[in-house]
Amino acid sequence: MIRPVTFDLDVLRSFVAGVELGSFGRAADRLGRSTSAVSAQLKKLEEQAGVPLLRKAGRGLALTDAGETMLAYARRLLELNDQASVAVRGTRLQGRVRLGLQEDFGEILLPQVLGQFARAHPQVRIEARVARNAELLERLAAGELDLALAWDHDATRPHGVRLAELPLCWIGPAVTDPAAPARDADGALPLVAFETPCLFRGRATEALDRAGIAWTSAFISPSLAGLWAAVSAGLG
DNA sequence: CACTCATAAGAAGAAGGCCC
DNA sequence: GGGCCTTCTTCTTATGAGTG
Repeated sequence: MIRPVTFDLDVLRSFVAGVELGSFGRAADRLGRSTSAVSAQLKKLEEQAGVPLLRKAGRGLALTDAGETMLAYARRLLELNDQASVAVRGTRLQGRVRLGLQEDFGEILLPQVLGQFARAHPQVRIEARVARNAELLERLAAGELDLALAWDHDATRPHGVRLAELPLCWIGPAVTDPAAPARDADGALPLVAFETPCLFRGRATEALDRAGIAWTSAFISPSLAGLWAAVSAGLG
């Protein structure tokens, strides 16, 4: 009779996290362990499985066929474990969530929605970080954030959930004739924009170039407040 | 050179056995 | 039951190897 192996759920969590994050180093960061600890866990998992689950792929590791199979079972085991945990201990949320927000959302959501959430779930400690879009996505990929509310056009991003699709629009100072926006002395449209890298700035300049409209950077700011002030002052 | 993972040596803590 | 010792497991830091 073959004696079944009992897999360690902590090891499976490291395994799944490493595959999902695309790096076992990042998985170690997220799980609060060293990379060597995760490496040892993977070694133990392969010993238990009796077959290689990972193979070298460039700098990183990739799943073998057995690894793919193990990943599917690991996800099911962890999901079942988490369901059991909630069923036994109740649904009261607790723990720490590292949340990233842009200034746009931070101004509105931090005092209102996050305040409501904090009152409803006092056991949850929210560490909110307000930063530029690119920085949020970088920190999310690096495992420094658990969750981020950000602009993105990459529909293939793992674990990304599209919350809304919003049309872009131009914002400028009130003009008497909207068809004849203000131009500078050279006839170029003065732009007020975030400093690079900025998703919207690229889209805006591409649209202007396509339309054959000359433009110039009139005001560059790292902050949203700076942009609003510049537009209100009629700088662009 | 930076990044990623592997390995070695040692530390810390839990578990079990033994003795009083 | 409590104290002591040993063993085992898992972790850490430091370092090395391989890769782009």
